[in-house]
Parts: sequence; C-alpha cells; structure tokens
Amino acid sequence: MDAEREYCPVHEAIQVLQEKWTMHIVRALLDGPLGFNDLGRAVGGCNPATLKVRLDHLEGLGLLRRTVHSQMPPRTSYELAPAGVDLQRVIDAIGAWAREHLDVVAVPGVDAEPRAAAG
Amino acid sequence: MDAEREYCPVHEAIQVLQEKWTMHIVRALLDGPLGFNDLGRAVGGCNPATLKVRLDHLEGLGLLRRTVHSQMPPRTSYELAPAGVDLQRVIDAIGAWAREHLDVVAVPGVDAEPRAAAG
DNA sequence: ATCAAGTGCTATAGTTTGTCAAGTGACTGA
DNA sequence: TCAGTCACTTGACAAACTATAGCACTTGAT
Repeated sequence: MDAEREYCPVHEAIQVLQEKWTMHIVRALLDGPLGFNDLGRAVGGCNPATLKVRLDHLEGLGLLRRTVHSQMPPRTSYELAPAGVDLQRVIDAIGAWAREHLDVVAVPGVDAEPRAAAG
Repeated sequence: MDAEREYCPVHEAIQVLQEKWTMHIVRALLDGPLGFNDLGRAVGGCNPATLKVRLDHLEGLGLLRRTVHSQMPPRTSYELAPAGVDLQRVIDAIGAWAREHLDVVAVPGVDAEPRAAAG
C-alpha cells in the first residue's frame, strides 16, 4: 500500500470502524459492560469467532478492557475504555443522521411510530 | 433475520456505514464530485468491482447521485445528495475522535513528532 | 495514422474475511 | 441425571473483497 504517503488519523479511524460488527460492539458497550455471549446477542447475533477477533483488536487498540472475573466457571466482562467511551459522539452523530434520513429511506411513509428511540 | 423484533435506525445506519469503503467514499465525495476512477483513487485504491457495488447501493439509498455527462467517451460524476452531505457530521465526529485518541494509539511513544496533526 | 494512456465500467479468477455448527470443562437448576 | 449456561476454540464452508484484463471509444503525442 502506498497510502502511507501521508498519515491520516481519519482514514485510520475509518479502517477500524468499518470492520464488521465493530460499531455495533461499541454501541452495545456504551450502555455498560457485558459478558461475551450477552455482547454477541446485543450486537445482533455476531458469531463467537468474529466477535473474539474484534474484541481482541479493540482491546489492542485500547478502546475496551477485558476483565476476567473467574476462570472456571468462565466469567468475563467487556467494558469500554475512555477512548472507547468517546466514540459516543460518533454513535450519536450516526444516530442523529439515521433518524433524520435513514428511516425515511428505509421505511418511507412510517414516521408516526415512536418506539425505543432513546439512546 | 429475527433482528426485526424492533426497528432501529441506528442499527440500519451502522449496517450501511460499516461496509468496506463506504465511509471512505463519503469522505472523498464531501470534498466535491468525482468521476469513477478518481473516486477509486481518492478512497485509497478500491477496486472497480467493489466500488461499483457500493456506489449503486449508496445511490439506491439516496445518499449520492450519479450523473452521466457523456456516454462515449465515458464520463460520469458521483456527487453526494443532501442525505449524504449530512454525513459530514459523522465524519467530523470520527475525525475529532481520531485526533484525540487514535494517533496516540497507533503511534505510542511518539508524541514529540509534529506531523500533519493540525486540523 | 499510430501508439500509449485515459474514461467508466464488466467479467472472471483468486484471496481474505466472516459464518455456522459443534465441542470443551465446570457449574446451575430441574 | 440431564439440559442449559459460561467463554471461548476449531474446522469446514460461504460470502465478501481484490487483482487483472478487457471493451469501445477519445485524447494527446509523434
């Protein structure tokens, strides 16, 4: 890759965030720490293999912290580190955009249906 | 998919944005319209097959507009639609986050090396 | 006129990435 | 006792993405 001609943090960030499930994971963890399986369900059914890869990556990047409460029976929790918590802004921006544009695109005609929109 | 138990625009948005190259494409187009090949280069070398798929998807979603200026020689331009332009907020949020956290994460130990860090 | 390079794509292989299903070892509740 | 839970791991597979070539044509240099 000759993309190194100029280091760009935004490009880097996008590279991380565009990986499948990453933003879902961050969003889920924004509501508080979760265990491995709960997290997998919270993000909408990510398979354990991919989930582990993402989690390791995010942990390596310093975006989240993994805490082992007990080895056996296994009990672990994943929690956002400060750098991860700050992604709240990004998720919020996505949320604002989505409510403004996306549900109109996805479900045209349905705009009087208030559900769990708080976040 | 049983993810329909509850429609969530944020989830939808993330699904779109997490597709490889999508955010790069939006970011590139935020600076103005581009032709197919220029766009491919601007996003950092996306191959034409994937690029076309993304572009079609984004156009279908109403995020961008494709204008054919001439059939032969081929000349087309891709430009963000209003819904796409509004993603500026999201890209900005990513940019802010990246400058605050990511270059520290990516290059630990190097903090006395002022490069293109100014926004 | 001819050659090289460019336009916006498309087609076809080939590689990478993500998925599914099953299994591990100890525990919990019926 | 037996199914179900936890946090993963493994291996076979499918889906996604990539590289490369090529099309029909124009432009610019020679």
